[in-house]
Amino acid sequence: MSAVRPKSTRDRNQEILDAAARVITERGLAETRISDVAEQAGVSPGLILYYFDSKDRLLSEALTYANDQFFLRMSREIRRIPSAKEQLRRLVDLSVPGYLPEFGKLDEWALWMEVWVRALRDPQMAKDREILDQRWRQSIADIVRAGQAAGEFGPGDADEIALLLASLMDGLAIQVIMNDSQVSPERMHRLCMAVAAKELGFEL
Amino acid sequence: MSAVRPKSTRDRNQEILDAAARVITERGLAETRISDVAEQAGVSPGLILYYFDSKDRLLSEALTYANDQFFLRMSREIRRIPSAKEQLRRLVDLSVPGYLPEFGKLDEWALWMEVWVRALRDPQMAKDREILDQRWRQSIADIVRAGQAAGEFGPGDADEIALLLASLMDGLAIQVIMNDSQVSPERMHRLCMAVAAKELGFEL
DNA sequence: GCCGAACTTGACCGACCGTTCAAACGCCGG
DNA sequence: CCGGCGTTTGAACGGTCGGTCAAGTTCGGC
Repeated sequence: MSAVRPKSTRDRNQEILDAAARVITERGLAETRISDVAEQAGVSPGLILYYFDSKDRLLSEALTYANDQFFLRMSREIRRIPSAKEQLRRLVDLSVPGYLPEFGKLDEWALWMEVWVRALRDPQMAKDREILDQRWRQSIADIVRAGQAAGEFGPGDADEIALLLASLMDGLAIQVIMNDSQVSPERMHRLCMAVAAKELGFEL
Repeated sequence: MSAVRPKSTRDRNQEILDAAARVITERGLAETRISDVAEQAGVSPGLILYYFDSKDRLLSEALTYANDQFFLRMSREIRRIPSAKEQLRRLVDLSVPGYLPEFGKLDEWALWMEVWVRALRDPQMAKDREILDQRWRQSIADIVRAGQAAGEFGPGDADEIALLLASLMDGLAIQVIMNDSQVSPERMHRLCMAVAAKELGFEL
């Protein structure tokens, strides 16, 4: 049967991508070596190049893979919440680095920043980034529209408000993961919710 | 006299920092070689290490130097504008990448993103970044306060509004320099001014 | 069991690049 | 003109990786 090889191959692929994402998160893209990824994955360096054509390809795929995973996890969780207002709150909860104690602080945003820098010069990465980002804004816009349809939110251009909230979270998250002394996770959370409440006309 | 050596030394220092900033802007931090900087500055590679202890130090200094220059240039220009509202508009004009045709698109923001990534792991860079960022927010807050004092703007916590506007611009600028098809310079500009108008209660 | 293909290893190569250094240059005071 | 010091050069060194490869291992199908 041909089911075995593809399955184990895909497993190895994901294992390596996971390992790569973990190493990048910890050491940063610039300081990530193939041997680091191999060690993290518990395999030999040679195997990495057996599954990925080059280091660059591996790292690019790892970045989009990790961000994709994050989006899917959040997406799944939010879909279960009935109230749009609570969906939005949860989205902010999960987006503010270090706000929920059970999650690491760097993790997602640090990778996201590496994506930005790489996307400046790598056309494939640029394309992937745009898709990921538009999907992200889209899901915020969907929440807004759902809330408006349910009467939880006031009127307003959903796409414009989504862009506003997404960009605001990007900008604030940067300060927070940098440990800026004036921008705590709590302050970021408060400001995001305040802007959302003002734009969407709901009470906190 | 001792005036000659310090002067020429400082010139060389700045020349090299300028050259480094230009190379980083063009090729990205990761792809910047000492020999590239030397070539850009029109000197030999050895001289770079004569003026800077190491490549890392050089690049860190170049990043803060360039951002510092940008801030001072903008600061000087804005101080000459009498109306707070016009100051704000000009600040947005100059911050939106590619909005004014006479300025390059990547320049400042691309360097700024490199600062972010590096600051994640380099404590000195982290310290410098926080200072630069706070000074930036501070100058926005000053405009807000001036406008409030002059009756151009409505009431509101100036520091909170400054953080909001600064973060929003960060987040939007990222999309714009990435050439996101849905976030044009014009849209960024419009959204920034709309939020400012809404928060500060003025007409566009 | 045995064959072959897929998978895995780790030693090795070669290029690249940060850094060092000995030598040359040029300018200024004397 | 000369001596010396600050500056500049560019060749050379050495370490670090990305990528290759030949040999070994595993495993499913016959």
